[in-house]
Amino acid sequence: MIKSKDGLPYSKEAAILEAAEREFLSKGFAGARTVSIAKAAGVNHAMLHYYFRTKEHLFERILDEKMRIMGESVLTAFGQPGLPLTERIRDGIERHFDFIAANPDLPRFIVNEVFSCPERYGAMQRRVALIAHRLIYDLQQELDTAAKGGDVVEALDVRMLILDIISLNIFPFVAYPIIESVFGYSPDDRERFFMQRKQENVETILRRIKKL
Amino acid sequence: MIKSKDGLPYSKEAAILEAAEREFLSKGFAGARTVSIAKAAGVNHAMLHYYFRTKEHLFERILDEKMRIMGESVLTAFGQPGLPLTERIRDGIERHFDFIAANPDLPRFIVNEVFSCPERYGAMQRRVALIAHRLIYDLQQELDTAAKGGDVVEALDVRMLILDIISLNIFPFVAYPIIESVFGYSPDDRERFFMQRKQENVETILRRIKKL
DNA sequence: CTTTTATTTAACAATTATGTTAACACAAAC
DNA sequence: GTTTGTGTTAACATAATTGTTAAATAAAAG
Repeated sequence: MIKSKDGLPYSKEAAILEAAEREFLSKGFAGARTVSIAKAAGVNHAMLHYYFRTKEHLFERILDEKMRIMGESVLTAFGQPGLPLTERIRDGIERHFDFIAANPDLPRFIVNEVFSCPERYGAMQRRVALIAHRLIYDLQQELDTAAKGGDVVEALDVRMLILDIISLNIFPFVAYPIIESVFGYSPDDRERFFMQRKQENVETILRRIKKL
Repeated sequence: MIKSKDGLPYSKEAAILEAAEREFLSKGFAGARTVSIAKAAGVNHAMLHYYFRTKEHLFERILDEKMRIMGESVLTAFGQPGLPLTERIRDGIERHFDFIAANPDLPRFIVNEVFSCPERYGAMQRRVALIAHRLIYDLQQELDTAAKGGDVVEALDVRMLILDIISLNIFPFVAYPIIESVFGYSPDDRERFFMQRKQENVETILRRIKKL
């Protein structure tokens, strides 16, 4: 049942999922209201319980999806072999930055919900750890080889490097409402700020790995 | 009325404030329950309304205080003149890092509450912006002078530099529950991780400003 | 066409949270 | 000792929120 009777391209179930995503992303689990979700989706609030039984069910559906996407974003950003190391890293930073720019609310949402209920994260955790370990292993090998060749500084821990990158990429989006006043309020200011930010992050990381 | 009848060093009002801080910091405004706060403070839940009228009042009391502290932490960290520029920055990074290490929940709390209710931030915003502008102006001058002398790279925007620093310092604490699996679960692992992290951030920033 | 299944709605039930009030206790001030 | 102000409690009121159900409607299957 993908189409409803009036021919719209998605069912009410999908409409609820979309509305729930917006509500949960902006207000978190505790702040979200099932009636608001129902209203935004244009359905009676009983529908929500009909399709998903409970608020928790609906929420987990959203959270799981978002954690998966967020994890993948890191893997796909840096999992592009075939480029020279420096280019691979530059490319990874930019891909990851673009992903966050397109999904600026995701990190705050995930961080919060995992923090406020770590057991929700349990299942996902092992899966992510496994995939992450492979990426880390690959990149570490490449870094070590490049270090032997004198192209980059020695003794880099790739886990720390990736954490540098995601910190620099994510935090400005998370903190933007607070730091806005320092960089200007107009939409133009905002765009300029994030363009500049992307370059800043690339520069910072390339300097970090450079052999001096 | 600072002492209660049983001679404890703080009144029930203060006990409520402490309990409220823990509750709000860990669950946010929406997730916090006034009865939980009252129970944790060891008072009847009517007391809470007697002293603070509403949950919102109590919350604002906490949020204002926390925003003030958070803002000050940046200013005091970097507002130490008299040191050579590089040392001043290293010192600032370490001070700021130590502050976050001592208050790891603060950034997530503030970012969330400001995001979910920006109007709460309005009053504070202008005040912070003003103080920030002076710090920024001072540091920018010093950076420009150092650049002319050939000690650091030219054309650094100090706002971006400070944002680099607070991103690197704050994000690892915020994301720790998620990335824990990559760095190990034991308390020892945790401590080792954050010690390493502090050095990583100093290294990254000093390389960022270095004249190559 | 009839039966069955899926979808939708309105009304209601139960629980939980916040906020109020009136009575009570206790100490200090007069 | 009475009054006054502060602190404290239990019980209640109100509103919001989640979840249920039974009946109505539409769609699909036979």
